[in-house]
Amino acid sequence: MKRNSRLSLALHTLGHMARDPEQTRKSADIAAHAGTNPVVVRRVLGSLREAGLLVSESGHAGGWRLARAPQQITLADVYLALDERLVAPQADTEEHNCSVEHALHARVSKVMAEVEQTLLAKLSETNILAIRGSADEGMGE
Amino acid sequence: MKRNSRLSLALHTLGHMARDPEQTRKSADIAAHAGTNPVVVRRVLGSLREAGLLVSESGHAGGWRLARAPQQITLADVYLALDERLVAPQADTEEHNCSVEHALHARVSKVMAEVEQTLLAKLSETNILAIRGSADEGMGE
DNA sequence: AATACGCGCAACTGCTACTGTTACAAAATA
DNA sequence: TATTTTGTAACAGTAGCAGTTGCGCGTATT
Repeated sequence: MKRNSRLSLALHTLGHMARDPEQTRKSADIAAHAGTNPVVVRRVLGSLREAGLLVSESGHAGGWRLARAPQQITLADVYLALDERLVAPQADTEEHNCSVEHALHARVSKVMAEVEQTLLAKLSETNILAIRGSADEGMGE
Repeated sequence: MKRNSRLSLALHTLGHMARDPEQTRKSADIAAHAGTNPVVVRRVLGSLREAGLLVSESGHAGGWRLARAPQQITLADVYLALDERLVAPQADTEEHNCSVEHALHARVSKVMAEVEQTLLAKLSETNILAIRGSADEGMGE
């Protein structure tokens, strides 16, 4: 994967957390399960913490935990927390030299904005309990 | 831009072509107008030719032309011709080791497929006449 | 036939973004 | 105090893409 690796890692981890919200997990264990590096895990989960989805603690009994009930965390929350946007939107500081560019930008950005809203609406319909799987394996649960 | 540069170049060029479908344009002129390189133009427009949207000819009076009426070329045609996909979809040859990954992939890919369809539907509603601008400037028209 | 013109294509060079890795400081606990 | 775990900065490796150069091929002009 390329663009979705952060999102995948985040959702995968949240899926496991949704099973056992009380358990505190350390980044090393999460990384081992996901086949990546603890620092990468901290980077990604750090974004989720900034968005208020997770809490982290240092020290002996430290690690990562859900900041609220799994029912109250949707896929849209995660998507927004990671700043993933389908259409690279923001600061469109480009000069539109000719009228074709004007018309083009107007049409395309309108469509993209609508699609982005559609995506967010669909992602909002699913919370992370829905992706917690069923069997009992993984990360010591 | 990053991911949209090919799409922008393609649509920009088609917008101009929609104004004067008879005129044949050479890649050097198109590149000069778009602020890029003739080879880049040929690469991008080459994809549109493979999709049957454009024709190109060598030699003295050679260059690029629309393969059919501008009313019959929609933004969706261009999007598909360039193989742009919102969700990197195709060969999903990844091992889904745990049930969370299963559930996650199922949910996310379903949402993404639906959004992709939404996008294509919206893009299909606009043909390249709509992005041809209005004023008379650019590329010698 | 010879020449000029424009596309087709391959190869190479930066540039950018991202993941992975190492190293170290800060916080919390035994 | 010593240990554990996060937080963060710095750097290497990788992949994708735009840009560039060079050359071959087809086509129109002369």
